[in-house]
Amino acid sequence: MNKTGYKTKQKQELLEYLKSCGGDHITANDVCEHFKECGSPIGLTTVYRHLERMVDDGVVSKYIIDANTPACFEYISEGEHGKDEVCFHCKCEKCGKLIHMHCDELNEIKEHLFSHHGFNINSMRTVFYGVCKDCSK
Amino acid sequence: MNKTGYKTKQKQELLEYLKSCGGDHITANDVCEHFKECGSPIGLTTVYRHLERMVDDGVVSKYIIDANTPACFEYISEGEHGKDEVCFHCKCEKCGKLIHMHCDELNEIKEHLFSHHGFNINSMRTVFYGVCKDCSK
DNA sequence: TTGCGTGCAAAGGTTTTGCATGGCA
DNA sequence: TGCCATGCAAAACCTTTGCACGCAA
Repeated sequence: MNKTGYKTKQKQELLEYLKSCGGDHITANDVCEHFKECGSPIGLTTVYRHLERMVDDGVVSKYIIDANTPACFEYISEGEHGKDEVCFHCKCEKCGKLIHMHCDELNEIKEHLFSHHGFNINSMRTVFYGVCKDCSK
Repeated sequence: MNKTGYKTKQKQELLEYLKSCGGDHITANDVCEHFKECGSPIGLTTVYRHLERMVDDGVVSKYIIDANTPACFEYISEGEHGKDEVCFHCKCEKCGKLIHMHCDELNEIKEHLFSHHGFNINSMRTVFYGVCKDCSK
């Protein structure tokens, strides 16, 4: 959790924009395009660097859909930063919908993986891929 | 499930090799290197094309670890073709190790997600990120 | 003033495509 | 013979790196 660093215009604008996107998943390129249209462009490199840091800081989640699909990013709402409470994400492979899932049962998975397998899961980065309710009809 | 196509030398050798690798995860490049060393090289393009088809046919699983890491492939043993794969994967964020996990408890996750959340998880594509036993010491 | 932040250009690496040749049926 | 398979080279693509310049503290 390294949240140090200078407070730059780009950094603030980027964070603001991510927040405004709510639960939407957007790519680095989307971000870049947005600021280009806004008239205050931010370099793609800078976008990538900030997003990477934010992911490390647990402020943003990163989702990799496929090798030839750009990675998606999503701002994590205030109350959930760095908390122990597990929030898993489910990504629908068909419609692309991203589902936030709070569930005690899923918390047990975390517990089980740790106590029985010694694996300390990072729920911030882990995404369950599959087909959602609506799409499996 | 389109298993038609000509029976070529490359196709047969590739399938044979994949089977011989058991549960190991190998990349398209690994496959290519193997055949180069064997003295009967297969073009990387051909490897990709066959692997892609095999994934579509449900004979091979494809795992995407990260955007900048080559995709891993794994032959699915005879009895499990077309079945819902029950093997989850854990990726250590520190050492990069990929751990195969066969576990009944994890199967229950799949069941739970489906019955309580209507989400049909694709365990072939889902990877748990976190820190492994050795690295958390 | 110090050292991080920025962004262009270029590199890096995986996967796909174009196209001419070769092989199966 | 007809059509698919093969594989080289090149393209396409996302992401990272090098480097010089700019800006926060």
